[in-house]
Amino acid sequence: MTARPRLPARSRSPRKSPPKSPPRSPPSAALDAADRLHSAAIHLLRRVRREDTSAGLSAPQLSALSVIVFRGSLTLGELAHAEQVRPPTITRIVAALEAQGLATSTPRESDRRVTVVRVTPKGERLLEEGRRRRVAALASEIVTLPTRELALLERAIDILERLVGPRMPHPK
Amino acid sequence: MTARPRLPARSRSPRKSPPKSPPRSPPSAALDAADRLHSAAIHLLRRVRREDTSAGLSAPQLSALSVIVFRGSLTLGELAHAEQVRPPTITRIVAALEAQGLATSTPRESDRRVTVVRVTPKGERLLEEGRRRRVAALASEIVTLPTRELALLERAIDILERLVGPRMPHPK
DNA sequence: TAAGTTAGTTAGCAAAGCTAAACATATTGC
DNA sequence: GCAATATGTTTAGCTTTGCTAACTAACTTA
Repeated sequence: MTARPRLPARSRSPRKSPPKSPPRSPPSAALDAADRLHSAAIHLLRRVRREDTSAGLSAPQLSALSVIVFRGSLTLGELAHAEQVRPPTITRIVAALEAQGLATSTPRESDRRVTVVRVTPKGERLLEEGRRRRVAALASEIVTLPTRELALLERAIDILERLVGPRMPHPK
Repeated sequence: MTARPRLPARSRSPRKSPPKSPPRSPPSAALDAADRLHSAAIHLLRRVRREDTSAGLSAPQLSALSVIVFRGSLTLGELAHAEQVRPPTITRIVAALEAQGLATSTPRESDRRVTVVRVTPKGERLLEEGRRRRVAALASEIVTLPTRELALLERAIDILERLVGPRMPHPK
């Protein structure tokens, strides 16, 4: 029983159009979109996290590895910025990748304060395979979408990527 | 210096179309979309988490509260299912909401094993305000989108919502 | 060469997720 | 009517990710 008729439920809060009175509605549509997007992102990640276990790579690790591969090589600071996390966090993520032999980090010759991170062949291999396995469940659902919806979703993702990261060399 | 010309970078891994040789490309587009969506979701959440602090509600708490308000009242099990998390997790989230006076949970008369969760007036109030504040940063960026893109994004979100939850009272 | 700046690391904390095992309350079979 | 089983939630305890604050190492500058 997933959602029975249920009680009085006096509070049919507006998930979509707020039938409220508040005259203040500057970016109303944007707020609503942001809210739903936020919610969808939470659920999407929880969903993906479940199907996990395959590659042995956690979502943050996978994401970081993907950036490392994409950029070829970058410093910890750059990676932290790209991933939008604080230095301590990226230190730990990279340490985990290194421990698994997927990346290497070495001090830069010219300035030994900075640490340059690179992917290893093994990491590159695993990214190609693992990434796919990881999102397989999600992909298997996306694949059921009618062509038009898939196209629309793809365009929306382009927008999302622009919106959501300080990030990534807009792969166009 | 955010991304200088950088080194040789032999590994321009395919973030979009794999210029690879592998003839295997069953749901190639879907896999790619899933991958990018996954990545975007990670970044979106990290982004939102930062702007936090305002409402004092964490993302999971906010999400759960939103479902509680939407449904009027439900059991912990139903909420766990809607939120796609395990019972212990929802127990803790609801306990946090209760501690803040945003929700109540009481055993059901007819079957005291189940716990019925409801929102409090305070919770309802805070949801309306807090939710908005929370996603404000994201919304402020969405608001800069040209009308057409916003429309497109909205339609994509509809698709996403369908895709991503077993859940949610398909608000249609 | 001392003072300041910059890049990362260490320490320590909190939140969110999980599994396994324990409880508490129904329900059923005898 | 009571033992056995089933179901819904909680407790215990672990892991991962994220953060801030404080520290160290390495460069820069005066």
